Amino acid sequence: MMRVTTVTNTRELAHPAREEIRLEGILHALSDPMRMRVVRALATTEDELSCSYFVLPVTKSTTTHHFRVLRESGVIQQVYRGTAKMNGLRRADLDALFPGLLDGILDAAAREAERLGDEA
Amino acid sequence: MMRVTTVTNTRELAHPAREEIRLEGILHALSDPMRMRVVRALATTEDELSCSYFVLPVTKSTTTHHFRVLRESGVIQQVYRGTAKMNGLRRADLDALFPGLLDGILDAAAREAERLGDEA
DNA sequence: ATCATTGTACGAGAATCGTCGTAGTTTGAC
DNA sequence: GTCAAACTACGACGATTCTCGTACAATGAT
Repeated sequence: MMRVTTVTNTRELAHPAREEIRLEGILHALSDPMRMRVVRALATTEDELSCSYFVLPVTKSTTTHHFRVLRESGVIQQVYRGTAKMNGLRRADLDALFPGLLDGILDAAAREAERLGDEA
Repeated sequence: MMRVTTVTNTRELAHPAREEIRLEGILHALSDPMRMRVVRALATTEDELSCSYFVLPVTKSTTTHHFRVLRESGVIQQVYRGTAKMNGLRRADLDALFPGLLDGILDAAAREAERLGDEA
């Protein structure tokens, strides 16, 4: 049993500030196929998507891990909404820091998906 | 002692064909600071640069390792010239596969270097 | 209060990675 | 042939990564 001390939401999630985001971290985060899949899906919409929206061929705890890597590298932002955890790309921050980078990588990912057999 | 059987150069190096280059591999290769340093230097010139041109804060065997990762991911091409091994970016292949990707990443790296203390 | 849903924390295991040192090969110059 | 220069191969080490399973926590509905 946990005592609620304030009105504000518990379960806050640590995000790097914009200036703390590192290119290395972004590239590393996106060099994993599962995480690239997540980011590509997030890029297709303005809405935030819950973790459970994604059906990855790994267990739930592994999925949690990948979302954390994405959040801690600054690629996505996460917020709790009820029991769900919503995810959104940090487009504004990424575009401000590295104009064109995200789109360049997403375009590259789309080309590669097309070039290889993408049955998505 | 090794017997030379043909006139052509021994010491051939295995490179992935253009179609074998994977985005994941590129992103992973560039997510390491040493390798990013090398690629940024290679991008500043049309010439090929020898491995010994680069003075990285790691040993020579580690340097060899990084160059191999770059070659096997398709980011650079390598060829022996005398005792030296020359390195060049695979610009044509990368631009054909993923237009704008390399420049986008290089630009991002330049911005980050400027943003943080770059005394290069 | 109970319960189902959603996601986490905490190991743990196998694999990969970055690094090193030592010993070796290849080449070109002497 | 000898030697120095440039780079490699191999084994090793610790650190990180990706994965899992089990147990737990927070929320909202009943």
